[in-house]
Amino acid sequence: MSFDKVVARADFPALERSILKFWSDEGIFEKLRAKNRGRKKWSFLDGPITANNPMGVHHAWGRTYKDAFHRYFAMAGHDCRYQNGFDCQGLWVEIEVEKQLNLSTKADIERIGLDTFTEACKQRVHKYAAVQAEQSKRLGYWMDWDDSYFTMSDDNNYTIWSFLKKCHETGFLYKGTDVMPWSGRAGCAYSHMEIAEGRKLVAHTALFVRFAIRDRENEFLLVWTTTPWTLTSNVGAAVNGDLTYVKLRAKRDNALYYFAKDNLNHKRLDKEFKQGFGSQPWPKNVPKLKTLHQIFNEHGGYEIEGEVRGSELVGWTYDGPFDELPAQQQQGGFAAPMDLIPADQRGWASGRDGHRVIDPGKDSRGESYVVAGEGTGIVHSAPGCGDVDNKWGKKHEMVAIAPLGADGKFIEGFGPLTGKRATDKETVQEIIASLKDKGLLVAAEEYPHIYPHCWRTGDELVFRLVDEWYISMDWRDDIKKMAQRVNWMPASMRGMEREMDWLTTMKDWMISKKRYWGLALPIWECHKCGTFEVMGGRDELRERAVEGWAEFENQTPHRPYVDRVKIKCVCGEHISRIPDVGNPWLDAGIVAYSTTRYNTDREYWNEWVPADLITECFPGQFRNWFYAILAMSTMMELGKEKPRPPFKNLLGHALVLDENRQVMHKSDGTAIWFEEAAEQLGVDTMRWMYCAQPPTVDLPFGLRHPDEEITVQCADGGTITHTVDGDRLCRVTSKPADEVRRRVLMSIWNCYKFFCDYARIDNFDPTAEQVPVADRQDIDRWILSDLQLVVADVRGAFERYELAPVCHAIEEFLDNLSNWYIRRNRRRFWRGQSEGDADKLAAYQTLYQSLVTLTQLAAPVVPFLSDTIYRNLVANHVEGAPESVHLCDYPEPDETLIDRDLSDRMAALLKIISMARAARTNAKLKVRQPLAMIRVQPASDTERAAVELFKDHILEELNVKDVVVDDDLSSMCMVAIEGNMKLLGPAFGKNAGTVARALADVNAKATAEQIARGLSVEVKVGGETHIVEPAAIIVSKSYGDDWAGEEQVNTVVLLDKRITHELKLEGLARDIVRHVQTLRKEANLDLEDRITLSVRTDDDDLNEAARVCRDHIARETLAADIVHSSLEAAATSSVKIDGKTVEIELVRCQDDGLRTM
RNA sequence: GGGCUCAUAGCUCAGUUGGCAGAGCGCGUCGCUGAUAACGACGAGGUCCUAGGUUCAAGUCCUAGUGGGCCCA
Repeated sequence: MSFDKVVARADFPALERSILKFWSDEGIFEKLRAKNRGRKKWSFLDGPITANNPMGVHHAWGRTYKDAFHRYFAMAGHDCRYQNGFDCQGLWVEIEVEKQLNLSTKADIERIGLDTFTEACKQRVHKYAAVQAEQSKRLGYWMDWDDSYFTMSDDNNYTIWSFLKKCHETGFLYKGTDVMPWSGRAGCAYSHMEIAEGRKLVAHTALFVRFAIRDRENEFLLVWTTTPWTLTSNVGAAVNGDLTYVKLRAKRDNALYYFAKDNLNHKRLDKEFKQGFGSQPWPKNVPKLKTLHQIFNEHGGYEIEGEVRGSELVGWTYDGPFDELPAQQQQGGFAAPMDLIPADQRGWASGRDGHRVIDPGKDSRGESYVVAGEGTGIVHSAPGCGDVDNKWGKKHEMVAIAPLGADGKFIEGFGPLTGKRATDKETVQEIIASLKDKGLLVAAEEYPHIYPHCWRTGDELVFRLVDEWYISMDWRDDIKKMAQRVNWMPASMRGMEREMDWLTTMKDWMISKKRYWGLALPIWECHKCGTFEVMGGRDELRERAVEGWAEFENQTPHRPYVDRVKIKCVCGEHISRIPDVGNPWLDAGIVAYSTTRYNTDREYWNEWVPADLITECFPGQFRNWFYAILAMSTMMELGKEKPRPPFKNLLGHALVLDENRQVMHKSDGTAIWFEEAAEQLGVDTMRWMYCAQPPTVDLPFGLRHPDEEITVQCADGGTITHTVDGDRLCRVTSKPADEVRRRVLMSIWNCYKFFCDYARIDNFDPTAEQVPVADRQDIDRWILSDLQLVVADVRGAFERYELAPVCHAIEEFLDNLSNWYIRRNRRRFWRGQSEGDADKLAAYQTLYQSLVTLTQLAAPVVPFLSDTIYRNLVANHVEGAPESVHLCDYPEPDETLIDRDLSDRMAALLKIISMARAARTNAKLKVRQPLAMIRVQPASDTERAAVELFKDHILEELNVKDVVVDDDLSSMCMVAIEGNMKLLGPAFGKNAGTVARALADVNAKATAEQIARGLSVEVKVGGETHIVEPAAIIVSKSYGDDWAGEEQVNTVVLLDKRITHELKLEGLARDIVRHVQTLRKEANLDLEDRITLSVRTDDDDLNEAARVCRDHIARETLAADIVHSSLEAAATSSVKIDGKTVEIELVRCQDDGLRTM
């Protein structure tokens, strides 16, 4: 049985699909798991993928990493868990389900019922988990797909309950009232983690407004705001006591204005106007901002009447801009419900009665809150509408007036504004009109800035007074200690420093969200006595339940089911769960405990935690998953003698971008779906791209062409037109993928094809007795030695979790194998079977071993290509061999085969060959032209040995008749010298330059000889004599007309340029051979076909060459006969050699083709 | 506004204790080809962001500035 024939052009996607079928039919993955069961463990912890949409190619980078490491550690004999995770709960699912069910508000959701909504969310998660699993399988991602974890599972949720219980017991869980960024569309507040996701450049109508100072006739504070709706809730005005303020008299109405002196002529956003905001330009249609000088000048002119310190303004009172609103009259402030106002504030003066100037001082870093610059140096302060304002308000006893409801609209108490959306243009216009009526508007402008928006709905965020639940971060130092025990990779990402940054600056963790689909926060709160309790798990809740347990018992711990359970408060009340759901990063952060049976099988947890590795895309995760898993694990371990980190190594990687390094967007059709790339580029190609990419650098993947729909033809006759999710497949192009396929996959394929083509002809038997390595040629022993070195390198790189070096080591070996070993040894495979020599068998065995090992080495990265090759080379021919490459043991280096001297000599040979080729090119002597001689002056014993050992390779490769080693070619040289600044510098200091210039004037040849004898050189500069060490002088050489020279340091290669008549004829013969070979190929002849050849020309030299070198031509072209008359053959070609025309014809002989040497 | 970080060929990036500015890709010319759409040689392409400073010598160290990225306000 011989090897299967290998096609020239592999259809990689088709090949991958057939390997998938093989794996599935034969249960290869299950066999692998069985093989490793009970062996040393390699533990991986999966960061859950959001099960909300199909996978794109940007997900495939991380998943390729995960699979490649699993496959490596499995081949290296480790037992793995293979558990994939799906992230299931959170606003992103709600938003998609709302779209699906055509719901637009929270009221809509409540109308259809929370149970219906929750079930729809679960269904969506299951649907996309299945889609992603299918896509992942196509990627070759070997996971235990029946054992994926879901963050919505009971296990996961109840483990978070136990975590929250622990937070409560340690006193870190609390309810706080704060002003939070809020989305009216989503109806919930955002944590600081989420705000960063949704920042957008927009232009807002900003207003300069004046506040009338009480008890001073026609005098005003000038304030500025980008959020006009907050003026309704103004309570105070903040100044910086250390700033200088001007008193400006406007001529138009004789009014006196106070504002910071620096602001009069400050050019606001001048830099942004010229250069834009980062990568974004200044918005079109937004005019340049005016200075206050301009504004007052355009309004009739002004005079400066004096200056005053900010501290003098403090304590002044003024009339607010909306004092007519009922909300401004309410003692203690205004909010709905009034519960939001803490009891100790209920006696404070109303907004209207409390308007006054304060100095809020400095923040925790010692920076003043109020500075001159963008505004007026007087900050309008509304403690119910801003988080900083709220902080000042509490300190200065200024009440909070909270104007907005959950929908982002004005609540009752705001007169004509009630019911209107705060951020609508019309509402802003109405506020402006009101201010104009009251004579308070000084100027309005369009002001561009980067402002937070809802990261899912795109809704502009407002700030709203709410109560939310928090975990205090007073224990952040414990988390830091945990983070420091983890190995953050790659080191240049400085992951630990970035995590430390976040842990240092992050505020308390807001864990509640006023939504529906998510972790039910296990907090039961008593509205009568104000206490709250945390349930640590399902059992505890059952014991405490006094109502509703029966309704809940068979349900998952989600809304609305769990909301029905009441417990008894210490005060006797029957109390309910708070309606909030949890932050989704709680769901992902607990998985080091929830997925490893922490609460049910502690022994199992002990065995698998800490995980050896986690790996995710870097951007964002420092404040998300990395943070959550470290924080939650730290809490779970709090108080233990030896706190256990959740994982040992963390590997991050950058982003997948399009080929022009732009972010791909789903919305404009440029995001590449996984299937599109897989079926057009091939999964192995993609995997190699991901693995070879430096993890710190964004990967420019390719381009999707949304206008070009395509259909993929499958080998079984079927077609693929849509993704698993039903999207139409479109054309994807990728230059990086094309390069990888060409340079790596095709190169492997062609080595494999070369081997199979000849092995089939010769019926090579891989199980035949091995030719002892000692008896093989040096070049065989060299490639085998190189193979052991690459095995060691690749293993080391995998163990260090560095995939790029894995790929690069394999690529380098492949280059050596393909472009040197095979290239140099082709003739050993060509020659006739009848000779049946051990040397030929040695070549086969050497190449076979190289290919098989290479295939095993690359298997974790390109599992499909590897298995295809392995199965043809090994599984189908070697009895007892594993049926899949993935069931093999990973190769280990055989020390006895490593010969470093040989490697050094081969490197030296390659260097000399390369130098000689350069000399040929420079002398315009093409390789087909034989030359008489090459002289080599070796720079070392290694180079000398290389020339002697590989003499035949030099003769053949360079097409020369003889090679001579010559220790001293200096007699053939013309010599020039120059100083080596690296050594002259330290030796001569300031004079180094002068000495170097003086060297130009000395006798070069004499000096060079002196140096060769190891003697120093004397240089006279302006009457002073300097002694120059020989090493500090660089000698360079050139050669005469008969020789083409090339040199590197002490290595010299000289080619004899003199071409005799015989050499010339030989060169012409080789030209003829080459043209015949081309013609053979064009005529689609088989390698073994013999031909009758006709060569006709008028040129004497060519005729002579054809006659003299007749045997050579016949042997090389498998010509049985050479004639000089026309054959009337189909295969004919008219070519020019040396400018002379030659007619070539050939026909295939009918007799069976015995190959000749 | 603050912190960190980066700036080198058309693109992506190396550049070690300071010592002759590099690689890959792309481009051009030539060569090689009986596995290879492969490969080899050569070439064009540089204000090493700017300005000062230290030094015999700065892409490299120091200072200031400009611009980008990330994080935090």
